[in-house]
Amino acid sequence: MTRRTTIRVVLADDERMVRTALRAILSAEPDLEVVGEAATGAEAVSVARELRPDVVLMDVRMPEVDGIRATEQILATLAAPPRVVVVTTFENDSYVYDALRAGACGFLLKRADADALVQAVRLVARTDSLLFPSAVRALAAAHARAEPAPPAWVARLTGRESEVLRHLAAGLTNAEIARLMEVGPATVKTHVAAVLAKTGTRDRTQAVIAAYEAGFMNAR
Amino acid sequence: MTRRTTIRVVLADDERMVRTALRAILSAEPDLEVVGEAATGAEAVSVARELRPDVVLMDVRMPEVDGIRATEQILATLAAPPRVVVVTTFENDSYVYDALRAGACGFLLKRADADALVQAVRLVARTDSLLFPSAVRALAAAHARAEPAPPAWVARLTGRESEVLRHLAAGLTNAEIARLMEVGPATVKTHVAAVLAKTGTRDRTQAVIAAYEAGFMNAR
DNA sequence: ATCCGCCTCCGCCGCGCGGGGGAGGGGCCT
DNA sequence: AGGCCCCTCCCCCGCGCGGCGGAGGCGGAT
Repeated sequence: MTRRTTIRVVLADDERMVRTALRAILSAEPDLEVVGEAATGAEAVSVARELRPDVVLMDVRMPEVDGIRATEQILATLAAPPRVVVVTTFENDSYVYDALRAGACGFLLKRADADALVQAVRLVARTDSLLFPSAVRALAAAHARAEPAPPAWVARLTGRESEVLRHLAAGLTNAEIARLMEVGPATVKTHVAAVLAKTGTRDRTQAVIAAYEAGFMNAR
Repeated sequence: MTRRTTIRVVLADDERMVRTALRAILSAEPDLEVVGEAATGAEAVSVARELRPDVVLMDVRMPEVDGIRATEQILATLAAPPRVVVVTTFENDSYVYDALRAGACGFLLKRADADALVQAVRLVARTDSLLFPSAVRALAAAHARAEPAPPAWVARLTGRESEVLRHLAAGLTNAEIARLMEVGPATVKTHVAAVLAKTGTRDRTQAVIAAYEAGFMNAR
């Protein structure tokens, strides 16, 4: 209810204009104070370490160290880390998920209006409402274990072999795959043999397991 | 920047006291208007349908229809659905993930202070900042495909059959499974046949697929 | 005492599967 | 011109697998 002290904010964005704009918006609020700025990820980390802000507005795309790594380092090295809000241009940005995993507790679109920005900063500063970090991180962790780095063999599969593996993972027999792909059963056998060789498996069942473990099924 | 009109809010909570408290807090703000209340999930759906609010504060635990189903129904049946904010008591509530999957775009803890509540409602109403629904839903979807409700057949498997299925999903042959389980190959065949019957699959490969799809592999 | 579910095995049979080796054609790069 | 990769298809062979029916023991419910 009563604001005990001002919310200390650090801005991290490689574009000076963006920083200026954000500073102008936030400084207009009596309860918000922009205590520092950073133009690179590395700078953001050191600035956060020195100034101990309550909130960091972090751009994803920055030179040297990107916003994701910077977020990780800030959260890892500080005892009482600030709330990190990641700023992106597009909401379907793939960085979103990496940022979540890194521990960011919120997002802002650059096109968000000033009002929303201010409110978001206030909200994040007082935490424990609207999507808490713990929930976010649990989700991100689930997302992470769903697709780590795909094994090398995925890239080595030819077009037809990938098709065959997909059908294998659907539980089809060679004959069924042949009908679906409109080729002879012998051809399918050849492809299956190639898939087994490249995946390092000995039978179709192990190949299917490899496909699932590799997240091969999640990639559409 | 300028608020064009008031934010219309509907409260859904089975406890009258909670509704009263929320209404008191929100009504104190000139830009917020509590236009309706509901004491059950079913009521929440019909009220939302009639009043077309901007935001619905939805309790998870409610008689008849719980908050999750109510959220689903509201989002499914309305052309321009309201933003649904789910209200929980504990942040590690397992309902959180179900709510995300259902399409809720935010969370509030009941212990959140009045200020945070008001700000959260404003923020959610003007959308597109702080964790957008699309990102949340993508994450929730990832989480969902990791562990939906396990199919009925999982419970029907006997102890030995579960063991066998686990070994099948490790890519072992019947002979290997027999050695591991210290029984005869014929016994393994019997168990495999039972697994195929209960999973409704025709061969070991499909059984493994079923195991993966059912999240059978995640459960330890 | 009877039934039923679970686990343990046995045989027989057919077939899909995987291994091995070969062959021809089309596209691409050198 | 060659070489290489990919796709296509053929043969034979062995075997693991799944379907079928049957059997015995053991424990818990009724």
